[in-house]
Amino acid sequence: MFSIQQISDRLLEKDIKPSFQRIKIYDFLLKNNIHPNIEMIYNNLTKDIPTLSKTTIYNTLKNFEEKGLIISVNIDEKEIRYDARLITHGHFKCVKCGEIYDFDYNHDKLKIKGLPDFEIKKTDLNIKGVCPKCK
Amino acid sequence: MFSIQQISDRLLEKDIKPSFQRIKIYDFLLKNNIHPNIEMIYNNLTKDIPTLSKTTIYNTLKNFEEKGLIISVNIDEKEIRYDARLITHGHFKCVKCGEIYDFDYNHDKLKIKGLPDFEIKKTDLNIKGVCPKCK
DNA sequence: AACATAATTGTAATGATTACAAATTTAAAT
DNA sequence: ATTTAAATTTGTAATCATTACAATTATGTT
Ligand SMILES: [Mn+2]
Ligand SMILES: [Mn+2]
Ligand SMILES: [Zn+2]
Ligand SMILES: [Zn+2]
Repeated sequence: MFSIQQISDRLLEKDIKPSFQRIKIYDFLLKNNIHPNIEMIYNNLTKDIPTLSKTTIYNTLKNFEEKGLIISVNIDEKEIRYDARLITHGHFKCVKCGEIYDFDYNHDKLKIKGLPDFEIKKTDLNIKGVCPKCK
Repeated sequence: MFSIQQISDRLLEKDIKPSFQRIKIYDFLLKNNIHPNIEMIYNNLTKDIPTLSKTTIYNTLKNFEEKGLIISVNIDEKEIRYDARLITHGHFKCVKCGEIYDFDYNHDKLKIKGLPDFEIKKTDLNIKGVCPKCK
């Protein structure tokens, strides 16, 4: 899927030194498109890295986002979820099972009115509802 | 602006008994389109209602949202903001001053792809950036 | 090796939200 | 009007994600 070399290179592209923990965390995000929260990342990686600290995950993800390597998804009021998929897309959260789904939308046709002279840094389209599995 | 009678009626329309606290909280949201958090509401209303409890505000806002009287705005990772404006609109949060601005967009032209059989309950368009005042 | 710098870790603090039970208010019944 | 029941409000304690901070460990350089 993704070699350690590939992952290291992508980290370096964003001026992030490819430490063992950073590689593992980014690798997890790339391989699991589940928009995990800190807990999910921790529980999965702690098998391989028993010494891993949650603080490291928090710091790493903040660093990743600042450098533009990943995005944070704030569709959940309770916790921040993370996503390594950088192509513009929206997020759907099922209020029953809590799962977060990706979806595409016609972002190029989106017309924002009334924000002249506003500098836009991030646009999020978040939808809540019930997924087919839960209906 | 809004008479107590008008506010009571709108609460009753949504099957919410117009208690003194509920009227005051809804009145505050109607008169102050600032997307306040709990703290802002508490600090403002506690002048008039010294006995007001934050728990009441939490319960009331949850009740309001469930009944469809207001919406919650989750653009802020830290806290929930509240809005009595029910017309479809987006929210812009300035990352410098923290202020949240309303904006309109062509919601009717928005095409969601890849969510067949998903039941949509709430659509949020959230933008982050820097407002003119902070540039 | 000795030193400086960066990264990681563990623990404590923060702060918004929720749980819960007691107190108060409101409405209904007698 | 008094009593009773139900709804609402309140205060306090608990929860839980996130952050602050200092100590430890790893990495790189002379
Ligand atoms: Mn995604
Ligand atoms: Mn608004
Ligand atoms: Zn579901
Ligand atoms: Zn601003």
